[in-house]
Amino acid sequence: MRGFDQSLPMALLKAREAAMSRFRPLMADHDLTEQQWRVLRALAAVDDPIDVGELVDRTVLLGPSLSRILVNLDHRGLIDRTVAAHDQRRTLVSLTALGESLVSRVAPHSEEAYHQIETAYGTDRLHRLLGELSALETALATPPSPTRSTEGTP
Amino acid sequence: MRGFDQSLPMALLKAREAAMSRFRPLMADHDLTEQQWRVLRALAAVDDPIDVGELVDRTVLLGPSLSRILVNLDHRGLIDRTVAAHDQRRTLVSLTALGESLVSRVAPHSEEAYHQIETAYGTDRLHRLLGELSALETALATPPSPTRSTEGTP
DNA sequence: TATTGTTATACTCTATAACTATA
DNA sequence: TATAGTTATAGAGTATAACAATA
Repeated sequence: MRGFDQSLPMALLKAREAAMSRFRPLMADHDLTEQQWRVLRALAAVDDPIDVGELVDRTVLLGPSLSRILVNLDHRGLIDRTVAAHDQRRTLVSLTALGESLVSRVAPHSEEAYHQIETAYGTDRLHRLLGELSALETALATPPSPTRSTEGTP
Repeated sequence: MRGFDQSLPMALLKAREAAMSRFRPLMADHDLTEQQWRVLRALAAVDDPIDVGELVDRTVLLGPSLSRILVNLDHRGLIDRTVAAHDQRRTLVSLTALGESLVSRVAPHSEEAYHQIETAYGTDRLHRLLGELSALETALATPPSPTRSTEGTP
């Protein structure tokens, strides 16, 4: 087996850990977990309310995890949840004014941390890396070619 | 704030999630969590027993998490733990024959998944990406330059 | 009958602190 | 007094299944 250091998941984990160490203190200042912040940022990035299923995709969280996080953020007055008019099974989620205000307060510090990363690693280089990560995701999104041994198994 | 899609932590998370989806089934087949497998792989990658502190660094796990994982793997007969002769505070960890055998059984499937990733994304390209991730980690390992506003705070 | 979202349940990991033993 | 590791504790997320409401 290839070396542990050459493991792609491990390399991605370590890189992410290094990056998150710059952002985690900002979230802690506002009593937000990493996942809660992901939800708030995803909501801040869209203009219109989006449903829970779309949030699942954008935040890379499981449905049950997201459900509980939404309850939490709702209780804190940071988000609104309304039933969609055109399909009453769907829940539309959006930031409240309070939620937007919170994101706005964290944003400049987040931007500063990002700037530090660009300075340390290189702005263009970081941009290229993001492109490669996106390409990797696309390449892996295509399901693996089934091995003959399991093909046709019921 | 920059777009959610251009967030480095998010891009690393999604890429990792895409990669892990190829490996996770292999671990599930042997009732191993992702973290337990990280420990076994880290141990398989070294020739001599290593202490817990070194394992913490190599696996990117917290001490208490690792401690409990080691208890679990010990009970399953996959690892040995012995007190270091030169410093009795240290615990040296190594794979048992059973542990090595388990890693050996998983390895070929892991290698196959890796090969699929290389095929989908490109072998050289993947190699370059690993280099960039390592460089990013190094760049971020240097602590951020302190901002003037917090400098000198007791 | 299928889909959307929530709830139930069991398990694991995270994170911080406190503790034990050794240096 | 400092260090290595474990144990304690609280909290959150993961993962699967089951469920209610709607389509």
